[in-house]
Amino acid sequence: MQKAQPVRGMQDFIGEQAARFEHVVGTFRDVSRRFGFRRVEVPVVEFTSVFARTLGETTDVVSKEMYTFEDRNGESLTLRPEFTAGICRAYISEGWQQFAPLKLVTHGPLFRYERPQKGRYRQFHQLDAEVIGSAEPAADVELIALADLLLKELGVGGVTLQLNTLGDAETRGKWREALVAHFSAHKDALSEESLRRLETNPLRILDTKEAQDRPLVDAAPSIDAYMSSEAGAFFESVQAGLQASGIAFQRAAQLVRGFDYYRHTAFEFVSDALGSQATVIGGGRYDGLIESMGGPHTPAVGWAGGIERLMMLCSEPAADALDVAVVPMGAAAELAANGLLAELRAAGLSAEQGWRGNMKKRMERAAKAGARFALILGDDEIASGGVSVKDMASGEQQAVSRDGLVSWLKARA
RNA sequence: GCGACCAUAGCUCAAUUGGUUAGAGCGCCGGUUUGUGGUACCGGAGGUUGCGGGUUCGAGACCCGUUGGUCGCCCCA
Repeated sequence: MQKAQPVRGMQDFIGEQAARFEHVVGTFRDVSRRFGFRRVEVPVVEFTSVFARTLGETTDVVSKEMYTFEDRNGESLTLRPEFTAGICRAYISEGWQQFAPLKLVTHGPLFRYERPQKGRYRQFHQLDAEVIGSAEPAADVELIALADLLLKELGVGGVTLQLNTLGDAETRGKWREALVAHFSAHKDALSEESLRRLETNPLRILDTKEAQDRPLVDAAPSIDAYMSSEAGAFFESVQAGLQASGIAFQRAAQLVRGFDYYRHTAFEFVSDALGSQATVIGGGRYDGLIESMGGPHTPAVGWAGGIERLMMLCSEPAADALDVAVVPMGAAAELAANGLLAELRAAGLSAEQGWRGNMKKRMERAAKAGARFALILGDDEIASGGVSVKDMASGEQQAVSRDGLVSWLKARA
Protein backbone atom coordinates (compact mmCIF):
# COMPACT_ATOMS: atom_id res chain seq x y z
CA MET A 1 0.00 0.00 0.00
CA GLN A 2 1.16 3.48 -0.84
CA LYS A 3 2.25 5.58 2.09
CA ALA A 4 -0.44 8.05 3.08
CA GLN A 5 0.29 11.37 1.46
CA PRO A 6 -1.66 14.46 0.46
CA VAL A 7 -2.50 15.16 -3.16
CA ARG A 8 0.10 17.38 -4.76
CA GLY A 9 -0.34 21.03 -3.90
CA MET A 10 -2.75 20.31 -1.02
CA GLN A 11 -1.84 21.21 2.53
CA ASP A 12 -2.68 20.23 6.10
CA PHE A 13 -2.60 22.87 8.82
CA ILE A 14 -2.12 22.41 12.54
CA GLY A 15 -0.78 24.45 15.43
CA GLU A 16 0.56 27.88 14.59
CA GLN A 17 -0.38 27.54 10.92
CA ALA A 18 -3.98 26.72 11.78
CA ALA A 19 -4.04 29.58 14.28
CA ARG A 20 -2.78 31.99 11.63
CA PHE A 21 -5.44 30.79 9.21
CA GLU A 22 -8.12 31.38 11.81
CA HIS A 23 -6.62 34.76 12.65
CA VAL A 24 -6.73 35.94 9.02
CA VAL A 25 -10.31 34.75 8.48
CA GLY A 26 -11.48 36.10 11.85
CA THR A 27 -9.97 39.52 11.19
CA PHE A 28 -11.60 39.58 7.75
CA ARG A 29 -14.98 38.78 9.29
CA ASP A 30 -14.58 41.51 11.85
CA VAL A 31 -13.38 44.20 9.44
CA SER A 32 -15.94 43.41 6.73
CA ARG A 33 -18.72 43.57 9.32
CA ARG A 34 -17.60 47.09 10.21
CA PHE A 35 -18.01 48.05 6.55
CA GLY A 36 -21.50 46.56 6.35
CA PHE A 37 -20.58 43.74 4.02
CA ARG A 38 -22.76 40.64 4.26
CA ARG A 39 -21.69 37.05 4.07
CA VAL A 40 -22.67 35.03 1.00
CA GLU A 41 -22.29 31.29 0.42
CA VAL A 42 -21.89 29.83 -3.05
CA PRO A 43 -21.03 26.28 -4.19
CA VAL A 44 -17.49 24.96 -4.55
CA VAL A 45 -18.53 23.25 -7.80
CA GLU A 46 -20.11 24.90 -10.86
CA PHE A 47 -20.80 23.86 -14.41
CA THR A 48 -17.58 24.25 -16.32
CA SER A 49 -19.24 26.77 -18.61
CA VAL A 50 -19.56 29.23 -15.71
CA PHE A 51 -15.78 29.64 -15.62
CA ALA A 52 -14.98 28.77 -19.24
CA ARG A 53 -17.27 31.45 -20.62
CA THR A 54 -15.92 34.20 -18.38
CA LEU A 55 -12.30 33.23 -18.93
CA GLY A 56 -12.37 32.50 -22.65
CA GLU A 57 -12.57 28.96 -23.95
CA THR A 58 -9.14 28.85 -25.49
CA THR A 59 -6.91 30.28 -22.83
CA ASP A 60 -4.29 28.27 -20.93
CA VAL A 61 -6.28 29.04 -17.85
CA VAL A 62 -9.27 27.04 -19.02
CA SER A 63 -7.56 24.34 -21.01
CA LYS A 64 -4.82 23.44 -18.52
CA GLU A 65 -5.31 25.06 -15.16
CA MET A 66 -8.76 24.11 -13.93
CA TYR A 67 -9.88 21.07 -11.97
CA THR A 68 -12.49 19.84 -14.43
CA PHE A 69 -14.22 16.46 -14.42
CA GLU A 70 -17.39 14.74 -15.54
CA ASP A 71 -19.99 13.76 -12.99
CA ARG A 72 -22.05 10.57 -13.27
CA ASN A 73 -24.45 12.23 -15.66
CA GLY A 74 -21.62 13.09 -18.00
CA GLU A 75 -21.91 16.76 -17.14
CA SER A 76 -18.69 18.79 -17.11
CA LEU A 77 -18.14 20.29 -13.68
CA THR A 78 -15.26 22.38 -12.34
CA LEU A 79 -13.97 23.04 -8.83
CA ARG A 80 -14.07 26.80 -8.54
CA PRO A 81 -10.77 28.50 -9.43
CA GLU A 82 -12.09 31.90 -8.29
CA PHE A 83 -15.09 33.37 -6.48
CA THR A 84 -16.33 36.07 -8.82
CA ALA A 85 -17.77 33.91 -11.60
CA GLY A 86 -19.77 31.78 -9.18
CA ILE A 87 -21.11 34.78 -7.31
CA CYS A 88 -22.18 36.39 -10.57
CA ARG A 89 -23.84 33.15 -11.67
CA ALA A 90 -25.76 33.15 -8.37
CA TYR A 91 -26.64 36.81 -8.83
CA ILE A 92 -28.24 35.93 -12.16
CA SER A 93 -29.85 32.61 -11.31
CA GLU A 94 -31.16 33.65 -7.88
CA GLY A 95 -32.43 37.06 -8.95
CA TRP A 96 -30.25 38.96 -6.49
CA GLN A 97 -30.81 42.01 -8.64
CA GLN A 98 -33.63 42.75 -6.20
CA PHE A 99 -31.05 43.37 -3.45
CA ALA A 100 -28.69 45.56 -5.47
CA PRO A 101 -26.45 47.25 -4.65
CA LEU A 102 -24.99 44.29 -2.78
CA LYS A 103 -21.93 44.34 -0.57
CA LEU A 104 -20.81 40.75 -0.24
CA VAL A 105 -17.95 38.86 1.37
CA THR A 106 -17.04 35.20 1.37
CA HIS A 107 -14.02 33.00 1.88
CA GLY A 108 -13.11 29.39 1.32
CA PRO A 109 -11.13 26.92 -0.78
CA LEU A 110 -10.33 27.40 -4.47
CA PHE A 111 -8.62 25.00 -6.85
CA ARG A 112 -6.15 25.54 -9.66
CA TYR A 113 -4.19 22.82 -11.39
CA GLU A 114 -0.81 24.52 -11.34
CA ARG A 115 2.74 23.74 -10.35
CA PRO A 116 3.01 24.53 -6.63
CA GLN A 117 5.54 27.13 -5.52
CA LYS A 118 5.95 29.72 -2.81
CA GLY A 119 2.52 31.04 -1.82
CA ARG A 120 0.81 29.08 -4.60
CA TYR A 121 -1.00 25.79 -4.02
CA ARG A 122 -3.49 23.65 -5.92
CA GLN A 123 -6.01 23.95 -3.14
CA PHE A 124 -5.67 27.39 -1.69
CA HIS A 125 -7.91 29.75 0.20
CA GLN A 126 -9.03 33.25 -0.48
CA LEU A 127 -10.92 36.08 1.11
CA ASP A 128 -13.29 37.75 -1.32
CA ALA A 129 -15.24 41.01 -1.32
CA GLU A 130 -17.58 42.25 -4.03
CA VAL A 131 -19.84 45.23 -4.57
CA ILE A 132 -22.43 44.32 -7.21
CA GLY A 133 -24.81 46.76 -8.79
CA SER A 134 -23.04 50.04 -8.14
CA ALA A 135 -21.30 52.11 -10.80
CA GLU A 136 -20.12 54.72 -8.31
CA PRO A 137 -16.40 55.33 -7.79
CA ALA A 138 -17.22 55.51 -4.09
CA ALA A 139 -17.82 51.76 -4.22
CA ASP A 140 -14.26 51.24 -5.51
CA VAL A 141 -12.93 53.47 -2.75
CA GLU A 142 -14.83 51.64 -0.02
CA LEU A 143 -13.75 48.26 -1.31
CA ILE A 144 -10.10 49.29 -1.37
CA ALA A 145 -10.50 50.82 2.09
CA LEU A 146 -11.74 47.45 3.32
CA ALA A 147 -8.62 45.75 2.00
CA ASP A 148 -6.41 48.47 3.44
CA LEU A 149 -7.89 48.23 6.93
CA LEU A 150 -7.71 44.44 6.80
CA LEU A 151 -3.98 44.56 6.06
CA LYS A 152 -3.43 47.10 8.81
CA GLU A 153 -5.34 45.05 11.39
CA LEU A 154 -3.40 41.96 10.39
CA GLY A 155 -0.16 43.84 10.88
CA VAL A 156 0.99 43.13 7.34
CA GLY A 157 3.88 45.44 6.53
CA GLY A 158 5.91 46.08 3.41
CA VAL A 159 2.84 46.23 1.20
CA THR A 160 2.12 48.92 -1.36
CA LEU A 161 -1.12 49.62 -3.18
CA GLN A 162 -0.68 49.79 -6.94
CA LEU A 163 -3.49 51.46 -8.80
CA ASN A 164 -4.38 51.81 -12.45
CA THR A 165 -7.36 52.34 -14.70
CA LEU A 166 -8.34 50.44 -17.81
CA GLY A 167 -10.86 53.10 -18.71
CA ASP A 168 -14.35 52.48 -20.01
CA ALA A 169 -15.09 50.18 -22.96
CA GLU A 170 -14.39 52.87 -25.53
CA THR A 171 -11.13 54.01 -23.93
CA ARG A 172 -9.95 50.49 -23.39
CA GLY A 173 -10.65 49.55 -27.01
CA LYS A 174 -8.79 52.51 -28.48
CA TRP A 175 -5.84 52.07 -26.14
CA ARG A 176 -5.62 48.39 -26.97
CA GLU A 177 -5.60 49.14 -30.70
CA ALA A 178 -2.84 51.68 -30.20
CA LEU A 179 -0.76 49.19 -28.19
CA VAL A 180 -1.17 46.48 -30.80
CA ALA A 181 -0.15 48.95 -33.53
CA HIS A 182 2.86 50.08 -31.50
CA PHE A 183 4.16 46.58 -30.74
CA SER A 184 3.32 45.24 -34.21
CA ALA A 185 5.50 47.94 -35.72
CA HIS A 186 8.48 46.67 -33.68
CA LYS A 187 7.97 42.91 -33.77
CA ASP A 188 11.65 42.24 -34.47
CA ALA A 189 12.64 43.86 -31.18
CA LEU A 190 10.16 41.94 -29.02
CA SER A 191 10.99 38.89 -26.94
CA GLU A 192 9.45 35.57 -27.88
CA GLU A 193 7.09 35.72 -24.91
CA SER A 194 5.84 39.14 -25.82
CA LEU A 195 5.32 38.16 -29.44
CA ARG A 196 3.05 35.40 -28.25
CA ARG A 197 1.20 37.80 -25.97
CA LEU A 198 0.74 40.16 -28.87
CA GLU A 199 -1.54 37.52 -30.34
CA THR A 200 -3.19 36.27 -27.15
CA ASN A 201 -3.21 39.09 -24.64
CA PRO A 202 -1.47 42.26 -25.87
CA LEU A 203 -2.11 44.32 -22.73
CA ARG A 204 0.00 41.92 -20.73
CA ILE A 205 3.10 42.81 -22.73
CA LEU A 206 3.24 45.82 -20.43
CA ASP A 207 3.79 43.38 -17.56
CA THR A 208 6.83 41.76 -19.20
CA LYS A 209 9.82 40.54 -17.23
CA GLU A 210 12.11 40.53 -20.28
CA ALA A 211 14.73 43.27 -20.15
CA GLN A 212 14.86 43.44 -23.96
CA ASP A 213 11.21 44.57 -24.05
CA ARG A 214 11.81 47.40 -21.61
CA PRO A 215 12.52 50.21 -24.11
CA LEU A 216 9.48 49.31 -26.23
CA VAL A 217 7.23 49.07 -23.21
CA ASP A 218 8.46 52.40 -21.87
CA ALA A 219 7.79 53.97 -25.26
CA ALA A 220 4.32 52.41 -25.51
CA PRO A 221 1.34 54.74 -25.71
CA SER A 222 -0.22 55.61 -22.36
CA ILE A 223 -3.89 55.04 -21.73
CA ASP A 224 -4.16 58.65 -20.62
CA ALA A 225 -4.01 59.80 -24.26
CA TYR A 226 -7.14 57.79 -25.09
CA MET A 227 -9.08 58.41 -21.90
CA SER A 228 -12.65 59.54 -22.39
CA SER A 229 -13.66 62.42 -20.15
CA GLU A 230 -16.05 60.14 -18.25
CA ALA A 231 -13.37 57.51 -17.63
CA GLY A 232 -10.87 60.19 -16.66
CA ALA A 233 -13.32 61.70 -14.18
CA PHE A 234 -14.04 58.27 -12.70
CA PHE A 235 -10.35 57.60 -12.09
CA GLU A 236 -9.85 61.06 -10.62
CA SER A 237 -12.75 60.43 -8.30
CA VAL A 238 -11.32 57.12 -7.10
CA GLN A 239 -7.93 58.68 -6.45
CA ALA A 240 -9.44 61.61 -4.58
CA GLY A 241 -11.50 59.24 -2.47
CA LEU A 242 -8.43 57.21 -1.54
CA GLN A 243 -6.50 60.31 -0.63
CA ALA A 244 -9.38 61.53 1.52
CA SER A 245 -9.43 58.12 3.20
CA GLY A 246 -5.74 58.40 4.01
CA ILE A 247 -4.80 55.45 1.80
CA ALA A 248 -1.47 55.72 0.03
CA PHE A 249 -1.14 54.34 -3.50
CA GLN A 250 1.15 54.35 -6.52
CA ARG A 251 0.02 54.75 -10.09
CA ALA A 252 1.06 51.56 -11.88
CA ALA A 253 0.68 52.04 -15.61
CA GLN A 254 1.81 48.45 -16.31
CA LEU A 255 -0.95 46.96 -14.15
CA VAL A 256 -3.50 45.50 -16.57
CA ARG A 257 -6.23 42.90 -16.80
CA GLY A 258 -6.53 40.81 -19.91
CA PHE A 259 -10.24 40.15 -20.17
CA ASP A 260 -12.60 42.50 -21.91
CA TYR A 261 -15.12 42.76 -19.10
CA TYR A 262 -12.64 44.58 -16.87
CA ARG A 263 -13.22 48.31 -16.79
CA HIS A 264 -11.84 51.27 -14.90
CA THR A 265 -10.14 50.48 -11.61
CA ALA A 266 -7.49 47.81 -11.33
CA PHE A 267 -5.45 47.47 -8.18
CA GLU A 268 -3.08 45.17 -6.34
CA PHE A 269 -1.60 45.22 -2.87
CA VAL A 270 1.92 43.94 -3.51
CA SER A 271 4.33 42.61 -0.91
CA ASP A 272 8.09 42.91 -1.09
CA ALA A 273 8.51 39.66 0.85
CA LEU A 274 6.94 36.92 -1.24
CA GLY A 275 9.23 36.32 -4.21
CA SER A 276 7.52 36.03 -7.53
CA GLN A 277 4.05 35.50 -6.09
CA ALA A 278 3.94 38.99 -4.69
CA THR A 279 0.29 40.00 -4.93
CA VAL A 280 -1.52 39.69 -1.61
CA ILE A 281 -4.82 41.25 -2.61
CA GLY A 282 -5.87 42.02 -6.15
CA GLY A 283 -9.03 43.30 -7.71
CA GLY A 284 -10.81 45.75 -9.90
CA ARG A 285 -13.98 46.72 -11.62
CA TYR A 286 -15.69 44.23 -13.94
CA ASP A 287 -18.71 46.09 -15.27
CA GLY A 288 -18.99 43.84 -18.31
CA LEU A 289 -18.93 40.42 -16.67
CA ILE A 290 -22.50 39.75 -15.60
CA GLU A 291 -23.77 40.92 -18.97
CA SER A 292 -21.34 38.60 -20.73
CA MET A 293 -22.76 35.72 -18.68
CA GLY A 294 -26.25 36.44 -19.97
CA GLY A 295 -27.46 38.65 -17.13
CA PRO A 296 -28.54 42.27 -17.09
CA HIS A 297 -25.90 44.96 -17.46
CA THR A 298 -24.56 45.21 -13.92
CA PRO A 299 -21.60 47.30 -12.83
CA ALA A 300 -19.50 45.58 -10.16
CA VAL A 301 -16.16 45.75 -8.43
CA GLY A 302 -14.36 43.29 -6.20
CA TRP A 303 -11.15 41.86 -4.88
CA ALA A 304 -9.70 38.60 -3.63
CA GLY A 305 -6.81 37.97 -1.25
CA GLY A 306 -4.82 34.78 -0.71
CA ILE A 307 -5.16 33.50 2.84
CA GLU A 308 -1.94 31.48 2.68
CA ARG A 309 -0.01 34.54 1.56
CA LEU A 310 -1.56 36.68 4.28
CA MET A 311 -0.70 33.98 6.82
CA MET A 312 2.96 34.29 5.86
CA LEU A 313 2.95 38.05 6.29
CA CYS A 314 0.72 38.73 9.27
CA SER A 315 1.91 39.18 12.82
CA GLU A 316 1.80 36.06 14.93
CA PRO A 317 -1.56 35.66 16.67
CA ALA A 318 -1.55 35.20 20.43
CA ALA A 319 -1.79 31.57 21.38
CA ASP A 320 -5.16 30.47 22.65
CA ALA A 321 -4.97 30.33 26.42
CA LEU A 322 -6.94 27.89 28.48
CA ASP A 323 -8.69 29.30 31.53
CA VAL A 324 -8.76 26.17 33.59
CA ALA A 325 -7.23 22.70 33.66
CA VAL A 326 -8.87 20.28 36.06
CA VAL A 327 -6.51 17.82 37.74
CA PRO A 328 -8.47 15.06 39.44
CA MET A 329 -6.76 12.54 41.71
CA GLY A 330 -8.47 9.23 42.21
CA ALA A 331 -11.62 7.61 40.91
CA ALA A 332 -14.06 9.67 42.97
CA ALA A 333 -12.42 12.89 41.84
CA GLU A 334 -12.38 11.81 38.19
CA LEU A 335 -16.11 11.29 38.41
CA ALA A 336 -16.66 14.59 40.18
CA ALA A 337 -14.53 16.38 37.57
CA ASN A 338 -17.24 15.82 34.96
CA GLY A 339 -19.72 17.95 36.84
CA LEU A 340 -17.13 20.58 37.60
CA LEU A 341 -16.11 20.83 33.93
CA ALA A 342 -19.73 21.08 32.81
CA GLU A 343 -20.29 23.94 35.23
CA LEU A 344 -17.16 25.82 34.17
CA ARG A 345 -17.91 25.48 30.46
CA ALA A 346 -21.54 26.51 30.89
CA ALA A 347 -20.25 29.62 32.66
CA GLY A 348 -18.20 30.51 29.57
CA LEU A 349 -14.80 29.45 30.85
CA SER A 350 -12.55 27.27 28.73
CA ALA A 351 -11.73 24.14 30.67
CA GLU A 352 -10.30 20.69 30.05
CA GLN A 353 -8.70 17.90 31.96
CA GLY A 354 -5.94 15.40 31.44
CA TRP A 355 -7.55 12.02 30.94
CA ARG A 356 -4.78 9.85 32.31
CA GLY A 357 -1.53 9.78 34.20
CA ASN A 358 -0.38 10.59 37.68
CA MET A 359 -0.59 14.07 39.10
CA LYS A 360 2.74 15.10 37.67
CA LYS A 361 1.65 14.12 34.18
CA ARG A 362 -1.61 15.94 34.49
CA MET A 363 0.11 19.06 35.77
CA GLU A 364 2.49 18.88 32.81
CA ARG A 365 -0.45 18.71 30.45
CA ALA A 366 -2.08 21.64 32.21
CA ALA A 367 1.08 23.71 31.74
CA LYS A 368 1.42 22.66 28.10
CA ALA A 369 -2.19 23.58 27.40
CA GLY A 370 -1.42 27.10 28.63
CA ALA A 371 -3.87 26.91 31.54
CA ARG A 372 -4.16 30.00 33.75
CA PHE A 373 -5.35 27.93 36.70
CA ALA A 374 -5.06 24.30 37.65
CA LEU A 375 -7.96 22.99 39.71
CA ILE A 376 -6.75 20.18 41.92
CA LEU A 377 -9.45 17.85 43.03
CA GLY A 378 -8.64 14.90 45.27
CA ASP A 379 -10.03 13.09 48.27
CA ASP A 380 -9.03 15.94 50.62
CA GLU A 381 -10.86 18.55 48.53
CA ILE A 382 -13.97 16.41 48.10
CA ALA A 383 -14.09 15.88 51.88
CA SER A 384 -13.79 19.61 52.58
CA GLY A 385 -16.18 20.72 49.83
CA GLY A 386 -13.55 22.85 48.10
CA VAL A 387 -11.00 22.85 45.35
CA SER A 388 -7.29 23.65 45.45
CA VAL A 389 -6.68 26.35 42.84
CA LYS A 390 -3.14 26.84 41.60
CA ASP A 391 -2.19 29.96 39.69
CA MET A 392 0.08 28.49 37.03
CA ALA A 393 2.02 31.71 36.47
CA SER A 394 2.83 32.55 40.09
CA GLY A 395 2.73 29.05 41.49
CA GLU A 396 0.56 30.20 44.36
CA GLN A 397 -2.08 27.79 45.51
CA GLN A 398 -5.15 28.31 47.67
CA ALA A 399 -8.33 26.57 48.68
CA VAL A 400 -11.55 27.90 47.17
CA SER A 401 -14.97 26.67 48.17
CA ARG A 402 -16.80 24.65 45.55
CA ASP A 403 -19.86 26.94 45.75
CA GLY A 404 -18.01 30.15 44.99
CA LEU A 405 -15.58 28.63 42.53
CA VAL A 406 -17.09 29.78 39.23
CA SER A 407 -17.47 33.40 40.28
CA TRP A 408 -13.98 33.35 41.83
CA LEU A 409 -12.53 32.13 38.52
CA LYS A 410 -14.58 34.43 36.32
CA ALA A 411 -13.31 37.39 38.31
CA ARG A 412 -9.72 36.38 37.58
CA ALA A 413 -9.62 34.48 34.26
C1' G B 1 4.20 22.20 -19.82
C1' C B 2 9.90 23.79 -18.83
C1' G B 3 14.40 24.45 -15.55
C1' A B 4 17.43 24.20 -11.05
C1' C B 5 18.08 22.30 -6.25
C1' C B 6 16.52 18.80 -2.54
C1' A B 7 14.58 13.91 0.03
C1' U B 8 18.32 10.29 6.61
C1' A B 9 13.88 9.01 13.54
C1' G B 10 7.40 12.41 14.70
C1' C B 11 10.33 17.53 13.76
C1' U B 12 15.23 20.17 12.64
C1' C B 13 19.70 18.26 11.05
C1' A B 14 24.79 15.12 11.44
C1' A B 15 27.46 10.88 9.35
C1' U B 16 35.70 12.15 7.62
C1' U B 17 37.39 11.66 -0.31
C1' G B 18 32.20 5.01 -1.09
C1' G B 19 34.12 1.33 4.48
C1' U B 20 31.89 -2.35 9.24
C1' U B 21 26.40 -2.29 14.66
C1' A B 22 23.46 5.43 10.68
C1' G B 23 24.15 9.75 15.40
C1' A B 24 22.53 14.43 18.03
C1' G B 25 19.00 18.12 19.67
C1' C B 26 13.87 18.81 20.28
C1' G B 27 9.42 16.03 20.92
C1' C B 28 7.22 11.40 22.85
C1' C B 29 7.03 7.41 26.86
C1' G B 30 8.86 5.91 31.74
C1' G B 31 11.64 6.86 36.31
C1' U B 32 14.14 10.08 40.40
C1' U B 33 8.77 12.12 43.37
C1' U B 34 1.93 6.42 43.60
C1' G B 35 -0.69 15.12 45.75
C1' U B 36 2.13 19.43 42.19
C1' G B 37 3.83 21.90 36.01
C1' G B 38 7.10 25.64 33.65
C1' U B 39 14.15 24.67 35.24
C1' A B 40 17.39 19.38 36.67
C1' C B 41 19.12 14.24 36.39
C1' C B 42 18.58 8.95 34.63
C1' G B 43 16.52 5.48 31.25
C1' G B 44 13.50 3.86 26.89
C1' A B 45 10.90 3.40 22.34
C1' G B 46 11.34 5.13 17.44
C1' G B 47 15.13 4.35 10.75
C1' U B 48 14.57 -1.48 4.72
C1' U B 49 18.35 6.45 4.64
C1' G B 50 11.09 8.45 -0.28
C1' C B 51 10.42 4.22 -3.81
C1' G B 52 12.52 0.91 -7.89
C1' G B 53 16.69 -0.58 -10.55
C1' G B 54 22.12 -0.24 -11.59
C1' U B 55 27.72 0.31 -10.62
C1' U B 56 30.98 -1.83 -6.65
C1' C B 57 34.20 -6.66 -2.55
C1' G B 58 31.22 -2.83 -0.08
C1' A B 59 26.21 2.60 -1.36
C1' G B 60 22.87 7.14 3.15
C1' A B 61 26.82 8.94 -0.32
C1' C B 62 27.96 7.46 -7.29
C1' C B 63 24.52 6.51 -12.02
C1' C B 64 19.41 5.87 -14.26
C1' G B 65 14.24 5.95 -13.48
C1' U B 66 10.09 7.23 -10.46
C1' U B 67 7.24 9.81 -6.60
C1' G B 68 7.18 13.96 -3.61
C1' G B 69 9.11 18.79 -1.81
C1' U B 70 11.36 23.72 -2.59
C1' C B 71 12.44 27.87 -5.73
C1' G B 72 11.95 30.01 -10.49
C1' C B 73 9.73 30.18 -15.79
C1' C B 74 4.95 29.84 -18.44
C1' C B 75 0.19 31.36 -16.66
C1' C B 76 -2.09 34.38 -13.26
C1' A B 77 -9.04 34.44 -13.23
